[in-house]
Amino acid sequence: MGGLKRSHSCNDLAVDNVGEAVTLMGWVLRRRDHGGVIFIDLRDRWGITQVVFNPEIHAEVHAKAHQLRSEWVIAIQGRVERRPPDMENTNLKTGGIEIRVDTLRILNSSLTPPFPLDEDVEVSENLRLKYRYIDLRRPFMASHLITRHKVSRAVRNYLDENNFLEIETPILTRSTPEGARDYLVPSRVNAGKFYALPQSPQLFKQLLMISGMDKYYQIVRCFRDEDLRADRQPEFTQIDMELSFIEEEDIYTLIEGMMLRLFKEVLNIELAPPFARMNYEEAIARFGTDRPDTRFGLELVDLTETVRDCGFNVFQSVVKKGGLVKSINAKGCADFSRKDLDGLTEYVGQFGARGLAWVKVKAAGEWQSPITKFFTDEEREAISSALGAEEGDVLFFVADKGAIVHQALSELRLDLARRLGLIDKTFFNFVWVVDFPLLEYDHEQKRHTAVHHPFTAPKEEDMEFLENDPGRVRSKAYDLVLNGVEIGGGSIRIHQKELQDIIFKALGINKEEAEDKFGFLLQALELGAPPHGGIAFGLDRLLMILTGRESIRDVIAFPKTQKATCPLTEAPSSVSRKQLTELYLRPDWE
RNA sequence: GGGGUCGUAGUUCAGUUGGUUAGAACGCCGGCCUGUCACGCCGGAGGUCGCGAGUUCGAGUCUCGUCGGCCCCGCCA
Repeated sequence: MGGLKRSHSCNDLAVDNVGEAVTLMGWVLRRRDHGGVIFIDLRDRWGITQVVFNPEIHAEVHAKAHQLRSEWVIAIQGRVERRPPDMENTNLKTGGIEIRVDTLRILNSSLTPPFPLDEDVEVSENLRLKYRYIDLRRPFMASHLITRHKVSRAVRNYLDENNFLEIETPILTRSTPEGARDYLVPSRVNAGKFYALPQSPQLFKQLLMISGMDKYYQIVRCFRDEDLRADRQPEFTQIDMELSFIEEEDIYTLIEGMMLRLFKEVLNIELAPPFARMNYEEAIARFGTDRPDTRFGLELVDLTETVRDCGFNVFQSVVKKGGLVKSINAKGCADFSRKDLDGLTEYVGQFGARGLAWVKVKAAGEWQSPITKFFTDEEREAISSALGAEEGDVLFFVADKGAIVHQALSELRLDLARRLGLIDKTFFNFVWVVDFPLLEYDHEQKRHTAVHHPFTAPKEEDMEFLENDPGRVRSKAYDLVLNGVEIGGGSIRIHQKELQDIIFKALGINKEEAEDKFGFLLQALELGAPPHGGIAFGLDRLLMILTGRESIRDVIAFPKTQKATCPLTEAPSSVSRKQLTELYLRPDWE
């Protein structure tokens, strides 16, 4: 760097520094060459400072500055000067001053960047990922990584103050059944055997409790080989925690404190715990989902009993087959066109709903709808009153199996809220969703599977249903939902082998299989396992909300495309035949 | 596995019913310019219309296939 040493960042200097000799280093963001005086906006991670080259002061330095171009890397030495009156730039923190350059060192030139660094230019995702190091130079992208760091730091500080130990767990571990598809790593020294990358450190953190570590946390990478979405990457980061000698309430208190701290430190927002709580059953009934966005209304209304004997065959037959008829009142939406309504019908169609009945409510409660004729006056009155219908409303109905009704209407509800601008984006709305069912029936596998995971403790008072009505058993599992996004979830675990055996049995996992896959855990449960439980947060999803981004990729330094590739490194890649044979793998696909 | 959408200059996009030499803005290159801050003015270069077939006298435009980005369903907490 030619003997120069950086004295300040590009965001440090202000009128207080006028007269000081300083040395700055950074990238050329923009150059404004007036033929005489040349202005350069110098950028680094912290900000932007204007530097000035004046031919009357240093002719040779000015001549050198002529060749500067976008993204060249330079060091400048000069004096801080107050800008002339009316020439201040109030958009910059350093806008009151500029640097009059005495020395210019060109540390590196640059090709013309493949895309502009301005935030307002939407660049294709592929290019951004291929040149991620340039994408990350854009201040708004850099700010996401900075926020990410602040969140991690706030979590570490908080948990450290609460007597937690940060403990690492293996990345090369064993494949376990249940849950997502594993990423596998072949073992060279054990022919035909494979490690799996962890979907989460679940079993290790339980073992750490059995070790007496008492309070564990880790900010840890997890891997799931499933298809990607805007909020799903094959590798993602969890804030993972486990505690001994605790119950649900201890978790709620701990996490509310953590969120309070985190929002204060990162966004300077004061949250007001305790957070709202809602049990699973109520969340499904009112919002159709286990992650309700309660920032707005448009709640689901159950009309199953109201329409049981109505004249509309579609509704009646669904009810007779044990399905549900539920409805949303879209307040003041009577100006929706036929095209709007057809669009919404198509929208709910992708969630399995075979139709979307609608009613426009006119003056005096009169219905305008293709289905008006199927209902008597009394039935229309009953439905309208259940929904609180008023002139100008549109009523939407879905009739189907419960799961389809709930998914379709919960998605319709969100779509309507976005369309109507009902969502207050400045508001952070936390809800604990509690009392999840322990098991759900999997029609494909023809057995019950764990809603959370197989180590979740059931509620004692529901154990009596396990044999005859397993779907009715509730668990000691909880999710934390923020603005309709599940940001974390956990449970109190089973800490006694007898109970774990019973649950494995209910899951259709026989003794041999349990012993083979989870033998080490079962043994540990017999060697002094304390009562324990924990929770894990999706750091990426949490950051997505904190930074207001639509995609998890924007808060990850080097994310992957929807096909799980990395355009920058071109991973995944082919490997040599030698590597394959060392791993006892044969390229059958050739 | 399925549905949708996009792919044209370095970037973001326009391109009519299939019809002459494929345009704009920004960027880039050159010139001019001493107070700009998305500087300004003048000039210039820059295209495998993702790729491959097909229809046609003629394809950026129509058809089929294929590759890739993004969004969604299934899958996944």
